[in-house]
Amino acid sequence: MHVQASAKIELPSYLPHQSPAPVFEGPTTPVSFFPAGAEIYAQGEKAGALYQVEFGAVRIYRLLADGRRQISAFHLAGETFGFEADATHHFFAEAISATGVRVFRTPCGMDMSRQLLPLALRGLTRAQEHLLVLGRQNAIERVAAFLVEMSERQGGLQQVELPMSRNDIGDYLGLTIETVSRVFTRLKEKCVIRLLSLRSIEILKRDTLLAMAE
Amino acid sequence: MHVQASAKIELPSYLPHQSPAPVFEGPTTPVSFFPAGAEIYAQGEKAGALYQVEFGAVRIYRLLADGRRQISAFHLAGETFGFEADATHHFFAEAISATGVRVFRTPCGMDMSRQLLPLALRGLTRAQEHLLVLGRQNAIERVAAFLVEMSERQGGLQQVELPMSRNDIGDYLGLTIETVSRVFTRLKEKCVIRLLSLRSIEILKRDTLLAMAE
DNA sequence: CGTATATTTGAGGGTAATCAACCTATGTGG
DNA sequence: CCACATAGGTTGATTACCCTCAAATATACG
Repeated sequence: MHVQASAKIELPSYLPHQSPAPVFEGPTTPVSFFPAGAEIYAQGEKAGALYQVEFGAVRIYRLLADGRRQISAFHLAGETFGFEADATHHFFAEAISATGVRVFRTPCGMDMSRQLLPLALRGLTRAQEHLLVLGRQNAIERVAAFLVEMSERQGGLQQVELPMSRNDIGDYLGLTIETVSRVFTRLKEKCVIRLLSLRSIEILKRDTLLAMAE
Repeated sequence: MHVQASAKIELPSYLPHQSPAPVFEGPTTPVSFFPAGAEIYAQGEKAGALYQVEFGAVRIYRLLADGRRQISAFHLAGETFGFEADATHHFFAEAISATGVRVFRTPCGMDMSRQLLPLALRGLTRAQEHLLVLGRQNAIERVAAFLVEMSERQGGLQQVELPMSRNDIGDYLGLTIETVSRVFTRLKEKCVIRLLSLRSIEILKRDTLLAMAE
């Protein structure tokens, strides 16, 4: 549900000047269904296909030998994921909730660069911005940044749906679930947010939240 | 000095099957020189050009309002940087030491997707792997991972040149310079590394270092 | 050789992790 | 409909790691 501003977005000259939100054409691929927690692909597997979220949500993550997990990205409805620099997946992809995914197996020899580059660049920017959060922000700032990000990705509405668990949020922000929970409590106490349910929050003071996220 | 394995690298079908290390053709652009610390571009500036490091090294970073800095990437000789998802730079780029940079202003209308996608994907993978370091690894693991990364990017040799200061390393790893310095000392005490000079280390126990980096 | 900068080392404190207990939703079967 | 089980979430006490502040040492440079 990525709201694309209707205003023209200026692009660097090396990008193709066409539809900014590429839609993959060709014979309509059937939508694969993944129940909550199901693996879409695993690290080390052969890569090649592209995936577009139809509904639900996906987490992309990596594991350390001792089980520590870092979620590098969440993908919501409409977003594309699965591209890799070589023929091997370097990350795991799992359905967070019941999720429908359209799988595109690009025919060999077909060049998808024009469609993929903008997506790859957006992913790169997002990852680099996330580096700032993980490297230099404290717990409150991280959670605030996360809530702002999720809100903006859902159209900037007051009410934000969080399809992922506190555990997922922690592993995305480099925090433990206890710390995430404590920060949520503090934000509630300060009346910055309100919990409609466990997975649904309302932003009461957007400005404060933005200031917290720096 | 990125050593490209001569063995064929398998690529996903959506990537163009041609030279894996794209070289930009056309009229040879002159090399711009930047002394140590000079700004190559700033956040908020208009983007559009591409940059290839001829010699020296470059840091890409972002700042928080209070001055905290996160370096998202270092670029060494031979590497390309500067591409953005839209017409604005989201990061700063500075020369670390005396640096030569070839600037490519792609003619308007020209589509560089085929050449850029592999670079963007490699950058994306690198950024995502760095997220794991910042989100889930402790100080020793971070420094070990950094040294391994720098070693591999310089051909896997024992001797590794570190063109950047401790400050830069800290801002890349999400640590303070004091912590970086202390970890270096500990690694020296354990005879895992040896300092040939401040900016040049020798890896004595690669296996131990790899194990530390997980 | 002297100054400025970078790095190392030391002492103390704060933030978030860890360990542990409790609470709350959700779902199942009686 | 309620009792219960279970997973997910919250709260509390303590600890550990890294940051901050401060000083000493090493290195680079005019």
